[in-house]
Amino acid sequence: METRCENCIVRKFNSLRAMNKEELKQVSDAKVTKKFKKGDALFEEGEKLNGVYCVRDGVSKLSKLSANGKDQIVKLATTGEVMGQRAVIVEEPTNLSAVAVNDMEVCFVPKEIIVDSMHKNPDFTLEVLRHMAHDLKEADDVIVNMSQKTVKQRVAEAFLYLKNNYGVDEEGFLNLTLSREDIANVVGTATESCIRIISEFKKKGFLKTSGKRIGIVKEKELQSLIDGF
Amino acid sequence: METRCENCIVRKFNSLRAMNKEELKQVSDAKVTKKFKKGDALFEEGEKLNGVYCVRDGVSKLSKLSANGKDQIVKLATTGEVMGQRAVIVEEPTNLSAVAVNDMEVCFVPKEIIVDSMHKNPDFTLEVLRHMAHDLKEADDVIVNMSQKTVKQRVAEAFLYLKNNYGVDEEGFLNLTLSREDIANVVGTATESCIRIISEFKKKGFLKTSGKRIGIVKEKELQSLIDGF
DNA sequence: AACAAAACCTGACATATATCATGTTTTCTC
DNA sequence: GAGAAAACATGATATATGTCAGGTTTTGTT
Repeated sequence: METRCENCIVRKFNSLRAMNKEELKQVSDAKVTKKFKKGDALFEEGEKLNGVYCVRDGVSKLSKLSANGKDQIVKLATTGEVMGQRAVIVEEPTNLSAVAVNDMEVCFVPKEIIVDSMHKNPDFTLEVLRHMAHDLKEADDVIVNMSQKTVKQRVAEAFLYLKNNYGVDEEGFLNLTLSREDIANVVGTATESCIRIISEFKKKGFLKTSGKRIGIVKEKELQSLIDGF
Repeated sequence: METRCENCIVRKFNSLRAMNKEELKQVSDAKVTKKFKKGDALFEEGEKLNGVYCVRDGVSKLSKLSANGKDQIVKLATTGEVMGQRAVIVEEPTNLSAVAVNDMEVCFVPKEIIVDSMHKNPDFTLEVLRHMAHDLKEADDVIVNMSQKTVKQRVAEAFLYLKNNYGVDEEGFLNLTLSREDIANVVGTATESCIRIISEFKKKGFLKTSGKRIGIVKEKELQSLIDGF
């Protein structure tokens, strides 16, 4: 396992790539690598974060509890992504919970180092800003989808998202397997509705399943359904 | 009319407050003040922005067109807020349209100056970052509301939002008057549904109306409706 | 291998919300 | 101030989706 941040490939994909050697050394010296099992919580909504979490391996769901007791998954964070940045920047408790979707390896970086770099290195700050700007755009898109698309369309979209971002295995099943409940929480619907729609897609030959695993069979048909026939 | 940014109060509320004297002078020299009438578009989705828009007076709706031809209003930008920052940072066409909700006065600041400051002044960059982090949190909240709350709850929420952010006049009507269609587009519902809910609230004595103008009569009742009775 | 727990699935039903159609009121324009 | 256009309003109806309730299958644990 590579323990020096300077040599970590993961870094290439996130804002840490804008750090200079000295800063990276600091991060490397202060960081703590942690492992989480599938289902473990990295942090909970309302918690004060003392640093950020850089994903080395695995996927985490970032969710927010609603008044009626349902989780809404707002984002999936993957290898290379940094979690908790927002809360550290605004110095507020985090508004999201992070739970491991599969086994994870994560580097925890104390906030002092991040904050320090943000004050001194505009390139780094700007890089963080770019990432946040990207997230904000995605959030805007989600808002529009939520209000304007049907549940069926959003479920279809979720599968294409999973395919495009995590790929498929040799048998054609999605690499990232989410429970039906998680999919429902991404899409913002009831678990039963989600299951029903998956069944329908299966019946129509758009999808295939094998246990929890799901594979996309007719991508075009799914896409045209999303676009509104 | 105050034309020097250094003396502009509006600036106190946005990221420009982190600029130093020199930078402000640059902005002041380069900015162009523009006026827009109610209904005018400041910019359209997909347009390349050559700068940012700082709102001196009036309110603008930021919206995104969905596949089915409906506008979803993602945010209302008020005095002091800066629009178009996101697009300038990521150097992409803007994902949102901006239309004046009432008569507006806006300062256009060429992007070069903004970008330049972001490279040189970490305080400014950090301040922009803080604002974006705030917007992102709000967007997350909207996502959760969209998927977990009923239309009725969201309409009620919209009115409280308008009251808290824009206040009421002497007669108790909301200072910011939106059309029923705009409210529907904020909330993400059909105009007819929105109208029906307003009628219902009026019948129950929660709201009062006078033409387009709307006043909140029973705030507590609206709040408890939002919270789920 | 046996059992429990969790995840998945399906039916029946209720209901919130969209859609269409039509009429009224308000606002705008000349 | 008259006429046109836009905004507002309401009824009737269809339907997507949530909820409750009862199953089966899969997964995990000892």
